[in-house]
Amino acid sequence: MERSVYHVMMDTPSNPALMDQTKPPARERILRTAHTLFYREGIRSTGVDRIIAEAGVTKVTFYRHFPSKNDLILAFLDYRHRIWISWFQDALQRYGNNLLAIEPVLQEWFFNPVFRGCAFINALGEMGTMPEIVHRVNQHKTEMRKVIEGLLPDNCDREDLAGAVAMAIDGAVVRAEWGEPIEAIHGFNLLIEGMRCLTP
Amino acid sequence: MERSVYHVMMDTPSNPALMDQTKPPARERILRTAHTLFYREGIRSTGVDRIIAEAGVTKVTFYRHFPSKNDLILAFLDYRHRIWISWFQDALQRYGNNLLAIEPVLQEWFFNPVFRGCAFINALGEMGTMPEIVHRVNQHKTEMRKVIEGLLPDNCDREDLAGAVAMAIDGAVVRAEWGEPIEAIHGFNLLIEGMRCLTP
DNA sequence: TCCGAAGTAGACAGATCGGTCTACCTTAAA
DNA sequence: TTTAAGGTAGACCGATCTGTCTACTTCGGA
Repeated sequence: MERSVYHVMMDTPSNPALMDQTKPPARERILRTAHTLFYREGIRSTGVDRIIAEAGVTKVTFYRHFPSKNDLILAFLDYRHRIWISWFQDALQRYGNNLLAIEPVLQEWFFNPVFRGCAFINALGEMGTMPEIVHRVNQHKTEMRKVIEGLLPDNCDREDLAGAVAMAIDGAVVRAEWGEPIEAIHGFNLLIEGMRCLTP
Repeated sequence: MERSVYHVMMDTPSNPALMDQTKPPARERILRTAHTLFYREGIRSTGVDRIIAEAGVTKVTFYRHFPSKNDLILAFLDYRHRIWISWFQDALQRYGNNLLAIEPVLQEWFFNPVFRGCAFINALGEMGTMPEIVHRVNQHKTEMRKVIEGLLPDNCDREDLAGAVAMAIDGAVVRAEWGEPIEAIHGFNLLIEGMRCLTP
């Protein structure tokens, strides 16, 4: 996984003085800024003016890349999907790439200072009436389940079990989001323990 | 549970011609309208003007009861909490008041035409930076867990298990919200099955 | 009988929203 | 050398946002 993606996903804001002097192209800056603000403060409560100001571009440049805020929202979800899945797969690898790896991965996520839950679940709550949004959530969760399938032994119904495990993760994520990350991980372990006693 | 609460929680819109002629007081009308719109379309995307118009009150009346939109949002969450918990307890009773009752209760919820996920999880995604909101979510989920505790046998760690079951419910709720209610219930059953094999 | 609470109708204000527009500059490839 | 893509700065638009205001009405209880 390239450094930039890992940075966006997990790092705390770095010292500007130490930052790479060559700033990325406008589109990338807009997307990164939108990602930070949309994820942290919500989509509807973040105006395009603020993104434009913080990305250091002009309105013309912004609207050249994203004809409407709606386009930016969808691009943000696609961007988030890419960096989250990359991070998730990498983190699972680092912890052994099996069912038991999920716990430390969640730990790493929940206790990251920028954690604010699952961007897709949040977007669903905020604009769950927009079909393009719902579709993106579906895609994201489908791919997440596929990654989880890869952690399961092949002598069981992996698709079913992966779906259940993914639901346990989502339950844990929202619980961590309202301020109970420890309890969330504990509850997740209980649910997984149950899963494991169903797995032959 | 009084009829009005059950109506708000579960019924499809009734025929206006058959409705009770004596309309409820202004505050109640505002609260019901806000509940419908906030839940269905999101909090930030619903302007007070629309609530005022659909509740059939004037701005003065509105702002006399709720000095700011923020006050209305918090009142909405308290209102939602009351009607949801009432419905949840009642529904569990109707299906036997044990762990196995949760499945048909979720079924009833997910397939209701007005279902749009958990209002608290949605609010958290939308305005999870506001401490009063986070606090309400915490309160709501704590009470939900307490109700679930009542379904568990007393020869186990009910608090822990109830927390895990509640997380499985939340995972199922968000999955149902993005359009997979059947898979959500199936996954929930798998998770609960695991729980039950941990329960002595 | 008087008074205050709760209601009506609707104009208005200031801020912010998403989005458009003109005018000019830089750079790299055809 | 020309040209097109991508960039800058900032004025401007109409719509919508939350919230305030004046002026009048209705009604139940002290």
